[in-house]
Amino acid sequence: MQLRSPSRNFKEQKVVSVTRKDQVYTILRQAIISSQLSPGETIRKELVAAQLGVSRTPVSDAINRLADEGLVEIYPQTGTFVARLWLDKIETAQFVRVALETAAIRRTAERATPETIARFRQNLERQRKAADKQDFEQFYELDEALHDLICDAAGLVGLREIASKERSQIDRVRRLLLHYETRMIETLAEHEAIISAIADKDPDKAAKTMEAHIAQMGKMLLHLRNKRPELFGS
Amino acid sequence: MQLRSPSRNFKEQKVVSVTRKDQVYTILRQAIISSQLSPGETIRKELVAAQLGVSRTPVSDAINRLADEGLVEIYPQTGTFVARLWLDKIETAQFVRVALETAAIRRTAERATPETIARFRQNLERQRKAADKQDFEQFYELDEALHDLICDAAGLVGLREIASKERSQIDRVRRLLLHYETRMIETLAEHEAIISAIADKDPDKAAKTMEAHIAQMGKMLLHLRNKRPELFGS
DNA sequence: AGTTGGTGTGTAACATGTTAGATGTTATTG
DNA sequence: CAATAACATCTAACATGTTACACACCAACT
Repeated sequence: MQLRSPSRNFKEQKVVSVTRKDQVYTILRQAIISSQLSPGETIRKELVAAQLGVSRTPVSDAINRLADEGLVEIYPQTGTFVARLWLDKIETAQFVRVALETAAIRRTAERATPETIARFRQNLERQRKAADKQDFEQFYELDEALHDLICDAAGLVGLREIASKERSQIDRVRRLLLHYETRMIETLAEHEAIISAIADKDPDKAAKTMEAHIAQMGKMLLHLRNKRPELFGS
Repeated sequence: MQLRSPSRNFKEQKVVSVTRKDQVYTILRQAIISSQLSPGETIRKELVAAQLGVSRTPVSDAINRLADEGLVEIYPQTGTFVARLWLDKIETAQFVRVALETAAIRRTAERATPETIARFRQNLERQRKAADKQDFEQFYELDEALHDLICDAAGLVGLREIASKERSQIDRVRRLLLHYETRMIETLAEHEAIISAIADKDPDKAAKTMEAHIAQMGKMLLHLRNKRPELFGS
C-alpha cells in the first residue's frame, strides 16, 4: 500500500474546489445576511435539499458551518433556525471587529502604496454615485468591499476571510438597519476621513476614525429592537 | 401541521449538547494541538471512526470543523492531513491574536475588580511554582489559562471562544517550541508585567507589554523551521 | 529519455437509510 | 379540573451505501 503524503506535487495554491456544500453554504449565508431568511425562521434541511436539488448531506455540512459562524442555531433533535439577534453577541462581534479593523488599518496606513490608495478612492467615487442615486444596496456592497480592500492592503494572508467571518453578524444587522435609517452621507464622509488618514500615513488617526465609524451602529440597534423585537433573542 | 418556533420555552442557556461529533472534534483537536498528530500526517477518517467506535459521519463533521479552524487540510477526493505549518498563516494568526488580546487587555485593565486581579495573581503564583519545578507542560497550561482569564475579564460573551479558536495555530506552534526552548523565566516576568499594568489601570502599558510578550515567538519559529523543516509547508 | 495516455486505487463527496431524543398532544388518573 | 403519563410526530444525529475524482503507476510512443 502506497501512502500519499501532502507532498510538493499538490497544487500549492488551494484550487477553489467548489463542492456542493460550499455552494449551499454560500447560498444560505447570502440568504441569511441579506435577510431573505429572517432571524428566528425555521430552516428545514430536507426542504432546502429538495429545493437545491441535492441530498441532505451537503446541506447539513453547510449548516454546521453556519452554526459555527453564529448565523444559525441548531437545537439537537429538534430543529434548525436562523439565528436571532442577541445583543451581547453583537456587542462581542462589534468588539472583535473594531479590534481587527483598527489593527489592520494601522498596518495598511504604514504600507499603503499609491496604487492601493487609488483603489480606495475609486471605491469612494462609486460610493458617492450610489449615495447620489439613493441606491442603498449598492452603497452597502461598496462599503463592505472597502473594508475588504483595507484588510487586503494589510498584506496578511487570510486576514480578509477571518475578518469577514467575524463580521457576518454585524453585516446582517447593518443590512436590516439599512431599511430604517441610512446615514449614507455621514458614512461616506467617515469613509473619506479614514482613507485620507491612510493616505497621510497617519495610523493613529486612521484607527481612531475607524473606531468612531464602527461605533455608530450601537444606537441604531436599540432602535431596531424597539421596532422589531421578534428578531431578537433573550 | 404545527410549525415549531424557536420560542421562549427553549432552554435559553444552550445546554452543552455533547454529541459524538463534538467529542470527536475535541479529541482530534487536542491530539493535533498537543502534537500527538504531527503536521503533515495523514488522517484516515475510516480508521479514526473505527478507533473511536463511531461511523464516518461524526468524524467527517469534526474534521470539517477542524479544517475551518486551519488545523487540518482536506484535499478533495484525495486525502486529509494534519495541517502543516505555514509561516504566512502563522503570521496572520499572530496578528489577529495581538489585535484581539491587546484590545481585550485594554478593556480588562479598565474594568478589572480586585477579585479578578487576585485570580490573575493566583495563576502567576502557580506559574512560578511550575517554573521552579521546570514543569513545562504545567507552565504552558497555566499560560493559556491566564490568557483565557484575561479574555473573560473583558466581560464580553463568547470572546474567549473566538480568541481561543484564532489562537489554535499559535498554541500548536508554542507547544512544539516548548521542547526546544523554554523562556519560562522571561515569560513569567512578562506575565507579571502585564498583570501589574492591569492592576495599575494602565491600559496603554498593559497593551504594549502584551504586544511585546506575544512578539517573542517570531525568532523561535525560524529556529524551529531550520531544525524540523518537514513540519512546514511551502 | 522524456512525454503522453490509459488504468487502477483510494479517498472525500454525496446519497440515502436508520435511530434517538425533544417536544407537542392526548389520554388517564387523582 | 389539574397534574401526569403514554403516545405520536418531527428533526438532527448517526450509520452505511454509492459515486466521482485526484493521483500514482505503467506502458507505449516519439
